[in-house]
Amino acid sequence: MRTEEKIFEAAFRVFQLKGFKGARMQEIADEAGINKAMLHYCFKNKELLFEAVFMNAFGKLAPQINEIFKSQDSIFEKIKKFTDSYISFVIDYPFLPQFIIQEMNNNPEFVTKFLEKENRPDPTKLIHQIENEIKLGILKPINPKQLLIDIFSMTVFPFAAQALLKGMIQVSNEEFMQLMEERKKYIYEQIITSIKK
Amino acid sequence: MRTEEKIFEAAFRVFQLKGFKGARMQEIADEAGINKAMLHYCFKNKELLFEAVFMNAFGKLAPQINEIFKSQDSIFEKIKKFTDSYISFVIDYPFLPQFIIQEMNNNPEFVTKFLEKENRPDPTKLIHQIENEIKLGILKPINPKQLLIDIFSMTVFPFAAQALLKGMIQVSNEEFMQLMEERKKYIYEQIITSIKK
DNA sequence: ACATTTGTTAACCAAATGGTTAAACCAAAT
DNA sequence: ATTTGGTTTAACCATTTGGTTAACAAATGT
Repeated sequence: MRTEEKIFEAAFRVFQLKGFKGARMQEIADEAGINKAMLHYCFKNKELLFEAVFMNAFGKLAPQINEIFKSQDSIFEKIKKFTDSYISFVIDYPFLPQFIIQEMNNNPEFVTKFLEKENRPDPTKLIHQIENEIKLGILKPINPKQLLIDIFSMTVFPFAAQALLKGMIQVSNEEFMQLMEERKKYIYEQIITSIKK
Repeated sequence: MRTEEKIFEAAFRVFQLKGFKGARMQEIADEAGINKAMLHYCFKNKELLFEAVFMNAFGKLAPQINEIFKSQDSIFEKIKKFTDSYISFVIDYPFLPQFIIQEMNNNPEFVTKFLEKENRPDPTKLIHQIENEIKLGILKPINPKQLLIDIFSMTVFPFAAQALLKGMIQVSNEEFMQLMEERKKYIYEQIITSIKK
């Protein structure tokens, strides 16, 4: 179904840029190069179209996150893999993080709705692992949740707050992406240094 | 002007929660306990009301940020003061960061508009200072911009991605705020450990 | 060949929404 | 007491917006 895809991709772009409330069905139709009625023919209504887009967006990110939560690697290895693969991925979808965060904040019910899914990112195993490696004396005694927050903060924030950051530290889009490229390795080194005993 | 304040505070709450596009003038009027026409009497239109709120919001945060950019302290001291005072402040306005980031992303023109102000946060001095302390051998050789991004990421992200984080690591609002309280000291220690030579 | 389902459109509709108007209210000045 | 100025409201208006309808075209099955 060619048309359905065109709509979906148009919706993906528009929703990502304008958010749910800001997006206009007409704009999505124009972007897809079809009549507005087609939107409702293919995707009942705005909510459902948005939900499809949002779940797809989250579905793209979840595997990246789950990797770090589920794999058998050591903490160090996990952090290395995560920062690298997450940033690599997000460089290709630079507006995904802010989109997901924004809509989660604006529609808190999404959070619960999403946590009901089976493959939801669940950090409990990782947290146990951290606690264990602390006991073993591999890591300094820190709050595992804080470390988790660190990892996400360092990787996700620059993309989520892109506009503000670019403006504040005065870098072009190219320089910014260059910084992010450099950041893959950088984050890993910083975090390891700060938690290794 | 009692009414004007009531409107402003109502708008502050509603805009923060729903964003510019999501906020309804009627809702702001209800929240302020006045007639919708009063909004337009006091603040011409939605854009102007929003701009007042947004600039005020940013105006509250800017001093916190400028402190770290302008003071004469050492890097270590700056980071300590910043994380502590920023988080303390934001605990009282937990939705400010996401609000500012969201609207900056949705209205990129705000960024340029804001960068024109005189008291805009300007990190060049801090960056020079970092470069200098690296030369002096106090800090490891790192990219100063990365360090800057780290500091913001670690402090701001948890608030900006509040809904997602709370859901993912499964903490109540109280536990979350407790984590943030703990985080004031934690961030400082982590960063120092990772950059001190 | 023909009927039926599927895809597509232009025109239309009702509700929501930002914004306006004209009248009422009310305190202070005259 | 009356005027006058700002303040407040109810009712109204124009536009936008999500959504529908009915007609039409294009496949698709028989």
